[in-house]
Amino acid sequence: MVMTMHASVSIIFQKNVCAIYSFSAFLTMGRKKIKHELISNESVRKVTLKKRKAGLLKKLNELTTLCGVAACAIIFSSCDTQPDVWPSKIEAFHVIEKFNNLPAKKRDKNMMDRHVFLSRSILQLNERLEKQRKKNQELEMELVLAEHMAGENNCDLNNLEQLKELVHLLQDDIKFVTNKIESKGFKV
Amino acid sequence: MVMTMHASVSIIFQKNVCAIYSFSAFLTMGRKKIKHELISNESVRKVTLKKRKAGLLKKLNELTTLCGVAACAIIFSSCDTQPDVWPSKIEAFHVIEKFNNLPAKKRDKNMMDRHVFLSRSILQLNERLEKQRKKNQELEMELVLAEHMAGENNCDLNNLEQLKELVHLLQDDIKFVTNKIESKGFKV
DNA sequence: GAACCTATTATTAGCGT
DNA sequence: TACGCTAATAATAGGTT
Repeated sequence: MVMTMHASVSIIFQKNVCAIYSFSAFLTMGRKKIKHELISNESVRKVTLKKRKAGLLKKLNELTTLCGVAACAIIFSSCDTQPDVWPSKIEAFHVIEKFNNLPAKKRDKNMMDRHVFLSRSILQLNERLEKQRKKNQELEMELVLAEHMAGENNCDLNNLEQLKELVHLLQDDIKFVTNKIESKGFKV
Repeated sequence: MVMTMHASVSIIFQKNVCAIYSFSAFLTMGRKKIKHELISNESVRKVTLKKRKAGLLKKLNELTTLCGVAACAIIFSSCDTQPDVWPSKIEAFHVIEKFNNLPAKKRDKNMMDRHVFLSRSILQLNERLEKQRKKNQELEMELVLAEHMAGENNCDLNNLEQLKELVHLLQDDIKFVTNKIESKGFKV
């Protein structure tokens, strides 16, 4: 099957200007410089997309946290399947909504009025909850990994040998941690 | 590299587990490490935003060219002015349109979530927040496990109670995996 | 503030398995 | 195919002008 690589990335911020980065005809990071043009080899292109997409999302995550801006990324892996949305669909919709409503800002103003109407304690709770939700988003992504490693993901763990290996890994981990505790003079 | 590993993020894309990126509580690039949290100093925050936004857009530009994907960025300079759109408004709207044309079910559900979220009472918010916190605690323990099993963490395991809990988690995991194997009619 | 500087880590291209 | 490795440049935090 031919893998047609259709993906679109939409990164939407809430505010501010962007500095312009000069870019050269060659990208020289990594083992070898590559031309700043479409990678002709399909498999190489796919690998590069995967790596750089991950890098981009990491940067996006850092940016939003460090600078306190709302942002989202929508990545269409293919035409038929659902896009990956970061950090959450709710936030993505929120940002897009803001974008769409920019000329007529009545809706935003309404929301502001609403917030003004709410008491201070509600606002504080809201902020805390938003933070929690954001953190959960990150953790939930991580949980996929955790579940996978813990054997709760049945996609790839049907392989018996993998399961057995996992048991051994876990046993090794127990040994390691137990030793660490006992080295401090405690007992498990 | 300074290893202040606090969590690892696995970015899950459409079809398979993709790049697994380490994600530290500290970002150690540059002259000094900074916490992975909102930059409190406003001017520093602004400078960082500008720099990192530029870096992000450069990465986005490279990604689209190298991998042949459509992408856009929309940056709101302020509430009153029009946003900067990269690379073109047409493409930005195209991506958003695609996103908006997702199956109505999921979109409506998300919007409902947001509506419900916004109209919660104080008590309901509190309740939800408590739940989130509890869940976060569990997830964070899972994170420790994931990190440890990935062999990437050797810094944060000094806390004895954490270690003990980790042992219990590991034992539970062994039980789980063992059961899974035995349920297939094999013996460990 | 913006533009430049630079020590220091982060990202990643190609390869090996 | 996907993941781990690593040489080698890129990104960037804090400082200077």
